[in-house]
Amino acid sequence: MLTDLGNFKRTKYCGEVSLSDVGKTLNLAGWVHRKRHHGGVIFIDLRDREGIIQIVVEEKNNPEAYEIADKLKSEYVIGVVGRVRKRPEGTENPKLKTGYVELVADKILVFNVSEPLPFPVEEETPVSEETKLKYRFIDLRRENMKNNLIFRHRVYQITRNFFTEEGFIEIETPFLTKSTPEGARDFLVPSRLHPGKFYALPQSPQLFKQILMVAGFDKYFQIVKCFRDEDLRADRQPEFTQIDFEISFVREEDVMDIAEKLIAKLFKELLGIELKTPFERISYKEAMEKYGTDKPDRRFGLELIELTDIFENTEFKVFKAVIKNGGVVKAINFKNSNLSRKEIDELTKYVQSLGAKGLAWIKVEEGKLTSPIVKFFSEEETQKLLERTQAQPGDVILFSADKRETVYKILGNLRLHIGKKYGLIDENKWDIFWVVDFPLMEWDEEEERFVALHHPFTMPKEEDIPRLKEALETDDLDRKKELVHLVRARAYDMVLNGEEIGGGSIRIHRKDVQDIVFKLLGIEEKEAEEKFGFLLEALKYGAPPHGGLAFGLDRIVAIMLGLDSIRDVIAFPKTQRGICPLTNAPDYVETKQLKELHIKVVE
RNA sequence: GGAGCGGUAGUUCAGCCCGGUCAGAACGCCGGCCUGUCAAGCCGGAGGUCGCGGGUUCAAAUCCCGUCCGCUCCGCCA
Repeated sequence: MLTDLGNFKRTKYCGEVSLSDVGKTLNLAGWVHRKRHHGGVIFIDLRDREGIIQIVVEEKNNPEAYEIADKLKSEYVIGVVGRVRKRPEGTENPKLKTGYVELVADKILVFNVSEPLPFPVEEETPVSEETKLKYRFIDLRRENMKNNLIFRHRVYQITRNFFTEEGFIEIETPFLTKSTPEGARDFLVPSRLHPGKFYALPQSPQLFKQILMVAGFDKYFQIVKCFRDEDLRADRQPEFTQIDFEISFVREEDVMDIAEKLIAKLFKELLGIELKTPFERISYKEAMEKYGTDKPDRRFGLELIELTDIFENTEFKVFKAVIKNGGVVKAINFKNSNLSRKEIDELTKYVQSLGAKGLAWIKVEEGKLTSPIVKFFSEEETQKLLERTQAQPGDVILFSADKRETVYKILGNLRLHIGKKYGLIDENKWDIFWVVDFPLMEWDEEEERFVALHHPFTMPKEEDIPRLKEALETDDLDRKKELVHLVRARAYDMVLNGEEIGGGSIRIHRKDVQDIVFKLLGIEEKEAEEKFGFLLEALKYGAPPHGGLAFGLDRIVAIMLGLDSIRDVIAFPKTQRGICPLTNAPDYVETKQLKELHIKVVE
C-alpha cells in the first residue's frame, strides 16, 4: 500500500482550498485527521498546517481509491489527487473554513502509516504535561500549540522588521563564553583543548552588547537564547529567549521609548489592541508599598495599607515587638468578602507556606468586630484602623506584622492569591507600565554584602553618586547601608499584567564609576580584572554613554496569548526538573567522552 | 532545600475518607454493519504491575512509612 512520493507535487494547502477552486484538480498532502465510513462512501478529513478539508471517496465511482481509503487509519500520511467541488446543498459544514467544498478523490497515495496515537490530536481531552512533552511531535500537531508557534514566529518577524526600520543592526554574540560571578548559576561547558577550563553559556549577552557599543555599533539588537541554571517555574525555563537591544548616546527615556514602540506595535499588529503610550511609570517604592512586589498586577485593588504609625504605642505584644525591632504592620482589606472561618483558615495556611507565623484578621460585621486580636487594641487604635482601612460590614482585614521585606512578601503574595482565587482579576484588561527608581543595590543578609538589584553595570543616578563615594569611604556598616540604600539606579522594568516582561538600564560607561560599584559589591580589583577585565579594558578606549533593555520573549508571547506557562510557547521545553522527556536530556555520556574532556564524575 | 496538589486501561478520569463483587466510565483501539457524514451512527470485542519499594492486616488501589515522576508556589532566578 505504501508508495514513494514519486512525481507527486502538492499544489495547495488543505486549509486553503476554497470555493474559487471549484472545478480544479488539486494535489493535496497531509495527515488523516479522521475517517467516516458509511459503506459505499468514505469521508476523510485531511489535515495539514493550514487546516482541514473533506475528501470524498465513492465506491461506485472509484473502487480503486475506495479500497485504499477503506484501509486508512488516523494519522496516516497521504497524498490525494482529486477535483474540488461545491458540497451538495445541505451538507455544508460552516465549522470548517473549507466547509463549502470537498475534494473528490481520484487517486490516493499512502506515503506512510501511523501507529495509534498516545493521545488524540483533537484538544477536547487535556493531556498530562509529561506525556505531551514526550510526544511533543503529536502535541505540536494540535491546533493550539501550532497556532502558538506561528504567533511566536510573527513576533520574531515584527520585532526584526521594527528594529531594522529603526536603524538597529542585528549581531550575534557567542554562546561559548566566560563564566562571570554575580547573578544566576552558569551552565558550564568543559573545554577539550584546555584541561580543567570551562566555557559558560551566557545568562544574557549583556557584556557583549556593551562592548558592541564601544565598538561603535550604536544601535544593536538580537533575538537570542539565554541560559540560567536555576530552579524552574511556569514562567522560567533554563534556556529562554530574549529580545535584546542596546543604544548609544541615550538617556532612560530614549530606551523606554523604543521599547514601548515595539510592544505597542506587537499588540496592534497581532492583537489589534492600541496600547496608550507613553506607558505609565511608578516608582519601585510605590510598587512595594502598595502591592508588596516590584511587578504588581494592578488589574485589581486589594492594596496594602500602612498601619505601623497607628500601632506605634500599642500594648498588643505581637505588633509592639515587631515595631520595636524596626518592622512594620500592614494589612489588606478584602472588601465585602464575608469570609468564613474555613476560608480564613485556608488563607492562613497559604501565608504559612510563605513563611508567615500566622494570619491576624478582623471580620467587620454589622455593629461588631469578630477577631482574635482586636481585644488587644485600644479604642483609639481600633477606631483609626477602621478609618484607615475604610472598613465596612462584610469586609475582612488581613494583617501582616514583621520585617518590612517579609510583610511585603506575605501580603504581596496573599493579595495575588486572593485575586486569583476569588476571581478579582479583570482578565480583559491589559495593564502595562514601567517600574522605575530602583535601588542600585540591596544588602544581602546571607552573604553579608551588597548585591546589585539589576546587574553590576547599572549606572547610578548622577545625583546619588556622591553618596556612593561616601559609602565607600565609611567603615560604619550601618551608615554604609543607609547611604547605599538611598542610591537609585538608572534602571527600568516593564511590567505586563503582573509579570516582568523586560528590564534594562543606562550602563556605566566610565571606569571610575564602575570601580566604585565593584568595590561596594565586594568585588576586589583583582577579581574584577579576572572576571570582567575585558569589559573594563573596553571602557578605557572611548566607551560612549549607552543603555538598553532586554525583553523576555517567551513571557510576552505567553501573556499575549493568555497562557499561564511559557512551556506552551516553546517548541521543546523542559519539565520543572529541567528534563526533556522527548530526548531524555540530560543523560549520561560515554566514559570516552568524559576522558577527552578531562572530567571525572564524583559521586 | 521547603510547602501544596496529582500519579488507576493508549488518553482523561471515578473509586481512596469508611480496607472485603471496586478493576469501573467515557473517548480511543480491534472486528462487523452502514451511500452524505463531519466529535457520524449501530452491534460485538480486546485492553490494567492501581508510579515504585516496604509495612500494618486474614485481606490494601484504599491505611502507614519511604521513594520516584509531573504541576503550582517559597527559597533561588543580577
